[in-house]
Amino acid sequence: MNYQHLEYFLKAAEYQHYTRAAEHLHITQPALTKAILGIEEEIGAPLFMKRGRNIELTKYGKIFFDYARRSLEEINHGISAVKHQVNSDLNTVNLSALCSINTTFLPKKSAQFHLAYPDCSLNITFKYTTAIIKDVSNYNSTFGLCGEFDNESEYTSLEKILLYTEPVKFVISRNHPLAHKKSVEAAELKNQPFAVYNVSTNGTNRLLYELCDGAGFRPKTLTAAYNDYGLINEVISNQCISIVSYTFYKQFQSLGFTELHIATSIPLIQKIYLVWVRDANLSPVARGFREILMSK
Amino acid sequence: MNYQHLEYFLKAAEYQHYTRAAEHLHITQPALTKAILGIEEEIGAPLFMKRGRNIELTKYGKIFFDYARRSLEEINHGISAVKHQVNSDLNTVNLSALCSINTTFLPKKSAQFHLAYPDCSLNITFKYTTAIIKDVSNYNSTFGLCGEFDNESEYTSLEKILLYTEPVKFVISRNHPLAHKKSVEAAELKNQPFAVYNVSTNGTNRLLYELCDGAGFRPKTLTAAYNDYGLINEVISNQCISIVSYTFYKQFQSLGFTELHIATSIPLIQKIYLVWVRDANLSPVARGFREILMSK
DNA sequence: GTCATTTACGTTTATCGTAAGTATG
DNA sequence: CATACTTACGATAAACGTAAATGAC
Repeated sequence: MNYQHLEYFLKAAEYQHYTRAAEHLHITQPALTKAILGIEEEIGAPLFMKRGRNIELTKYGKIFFDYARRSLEEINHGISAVKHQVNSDLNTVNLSALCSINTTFLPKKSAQFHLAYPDCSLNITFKYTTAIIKDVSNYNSTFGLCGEFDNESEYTSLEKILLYTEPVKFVISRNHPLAHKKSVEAAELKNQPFAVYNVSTNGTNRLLYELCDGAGFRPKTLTAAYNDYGLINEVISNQCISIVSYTFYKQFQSLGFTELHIATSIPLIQKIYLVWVRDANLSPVARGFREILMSK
Repeated sequence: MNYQHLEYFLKAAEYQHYTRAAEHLHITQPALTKAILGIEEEIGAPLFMKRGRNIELTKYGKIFFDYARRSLEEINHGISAVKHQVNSDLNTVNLSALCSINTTFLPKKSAQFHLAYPDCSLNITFKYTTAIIKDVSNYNSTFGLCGEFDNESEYTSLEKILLYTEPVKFVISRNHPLAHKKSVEAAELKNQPFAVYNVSTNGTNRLLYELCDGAGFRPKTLTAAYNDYGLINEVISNQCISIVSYTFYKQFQSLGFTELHIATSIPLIQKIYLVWVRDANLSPVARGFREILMSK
């Protein structure tokens, strides 16, 4: 069975006349005859009968007609739905990014994008580094904007490029016991609860582990969040310590947290990378967005 | 697009594994790959993406899946519906017959048929000769049992065979002015209203026209009925004259009508024919039923 | 090195058009 | 004899299987 031939059947049923139906289908009349004979063979019943020198539907043809029509309708709707989605995707860039990027960097770039591509959409979801690179790997997002991770042993299909670096800060609730200290040693954090990103050894989590390693302990991670807003919430309501970018810190410090200054030689800096799947063929819009992100 | 290939797609989507899906489909794995690539080309979007050394549905594949499933379901239901109808038709004989045949002849033959074919059905509709031969010509009925008609100039595709003859009677309402006359001349019927079969020059209508022709007038036909019950109804309620078979007359004369004896040399007899389409290929059951009708 | 998908290639099958054949009015 | 469906036949394209290649673990 063949959708083309079903179309032939529907047209033949509509006109009850092979020659005219064949004209409208842009095929020859014998081709139509053979196609119908093929369907008849397959369903085991005649679809048309001769009436004088014309044809008309048999009762089997009448029964079959509605099913055939609905079946064709369904598959055509399916094709339309996919084509529509493809078309919409061609005009949409999906981005998975760190919250901190939305404080200063992304708003500017987003504005540039919308000016350059007024008919296109930019979908942004805010997550943490490990989740972002998963999104990109899974093709859930075309691009990722995230912190440090290792794409030479693990995520080898990903391409990353350093966009900029930004300072990060340890933060605590204003009414936390350590909040009034001018500076604390890393070792003092040994039994403090941390709010970190869910099962991640990338981004700022990596910085925390490095710091604690240097002081000879593993940080006590109390809760896991999915983005910086989640971390801040834990810091304020559950007396946790966490790490956020300087720009994020500045924008939200009124919420009730403050900086915890740590005496350490480790540079409290986060690298921000742009990430994509190396062999993915990007739409023109996606390529344009990448240009915008990489421009000064 | 091709239903076979859609099935392939559904199985591949189900297993998310070409090799296993191909096994279940009894085709080779490269054939499956090519079929999927063909659909992808046609709908303009990838259906599967590689995930490690396996495959999984893309978002387009997921969108397309439900439409494809419903489309296949629909066409399979269509095929089932036709096959079911074919099967049921193989066990059913459709007969279009005169009412008079149901008084003595048909009940016997029907009983014989059901004894011989206990799992088969006999559908009978009661009409008048012209309608019966139309039913048979249109393949609405396999057989017809009707009166005289001309199949040598007009209905040349029909085969007819004389089964028997039966006397017919002119009938009138008991309170009709002519009801008490012992016998009337044909000429006396000139201004009487007749109940006849709808636009028919076959069967008993033919007899009536022949009789009136001989007396030099055209009968005044007041109403048209579709079978003998309709005629009788007109005879009783509208004071019409009509013609029914002797057996019918005997069975229903209690309803309020009586015989009108006409003085004529024309034999008041109707020939009863069995009719079918000459080249129709009859099912075994239909052939068996014909044997029963034609047997003594 | 094994498992899984893709590509290459030759064989078989299906589709379609041209042209001749058959049947109807 | 014109109209309309059917059959015959050859060219083109599609479908499928075998075998080799690529890629992931």
